[in-house]
Amino acid sequence: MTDRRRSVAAAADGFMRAFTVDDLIAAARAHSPGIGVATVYRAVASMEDAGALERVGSRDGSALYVRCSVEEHHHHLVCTACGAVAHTPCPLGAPASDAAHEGFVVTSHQVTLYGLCAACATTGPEGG
Amino acid sequence: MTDRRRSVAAAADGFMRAFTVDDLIAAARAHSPGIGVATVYRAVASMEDAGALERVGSRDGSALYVRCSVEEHHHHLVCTACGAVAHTPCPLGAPASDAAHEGFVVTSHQVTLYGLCAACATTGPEGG
DNA sequence: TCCAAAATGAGAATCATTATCACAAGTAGA
DNA sequence: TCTACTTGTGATAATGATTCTCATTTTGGA
Ligand SMILES: [Mn+2]
Ligand SMILES: [Mn+2]
Ligand SMILES: [Zn+2]
Ligand SMILES: [Zn+2]
Repeated sequence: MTDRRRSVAAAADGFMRAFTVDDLIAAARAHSPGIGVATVYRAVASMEDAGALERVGSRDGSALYVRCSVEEHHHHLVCTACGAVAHTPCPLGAPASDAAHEGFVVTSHQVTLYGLCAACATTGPEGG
Repeated sequence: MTDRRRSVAAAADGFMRAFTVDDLIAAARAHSPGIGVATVYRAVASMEDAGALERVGSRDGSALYVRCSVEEHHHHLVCTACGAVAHTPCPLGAPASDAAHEGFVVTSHQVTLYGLCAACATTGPEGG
């Protein structure tokens, strides 16, 4: 774990919302001014591999990520208005046992729920 | 509905697997030799809006789509070995009622299961 | 300390997707 | 038929996120 990687991880920790790699670069530069984009992209890739980061879609052609500190397998609720993220348990009881598709071996799956967080649903966008 | 749009739709119908826009362009040119990439991208966008196409991830930086003739809300099983696609009913009973996240109003969600289709699981990749 | 392996960053390259824009085709009304 | 207007098309340029290159540090262990 290098100094740069620590900066990126800390920057990711700072977000309460979904963020882009650009967001991450800007945040990481607060503590590591000279950090390069390639380094951040590399850190993102390794954090994604490690499960510390998960991609939850994209916005204007940029990938959107959320920080996951939870170890167990889980999924996400992403507010499309303010970007707030909640981590939610996996709702799929036994996806591999779907009788209609016998023989299909599920190795991974991705569930993302989009909508409005409580704050945005009540006070409107930018309200949270 | 123009001649070009019809060609793209027909090309999409021809795929039994997930496909990229490039795949679609090549297939559409079989019947509309001069069709341009912009036109295909525009057709893809409108079919996606109409629910006739759904994006199910990406491969090497290119978006992957599947053709959906089913009208009802559903999701997909995508074979990561051969690209085979199965359409599967929505496994989420009442996603909006998750007690742990009261207040979050779910407006859309995306569920994709990746794995191996029966053929690939038994005979190995390229076996299906 | 010494060294091989891994990480870094500036910049170039890639390349999927979009934007432009001039033109073709249809449409509706006069 | 003429005209005005809208829509679709396609060649091409532009965009921009991500990846690659490569010379230069940095790291962590012996
Ligand atoms: Mn999470
Ligand atoms: Mn479908
Ligand atoms: Zn569903
Ligand atoms: Zn398969």
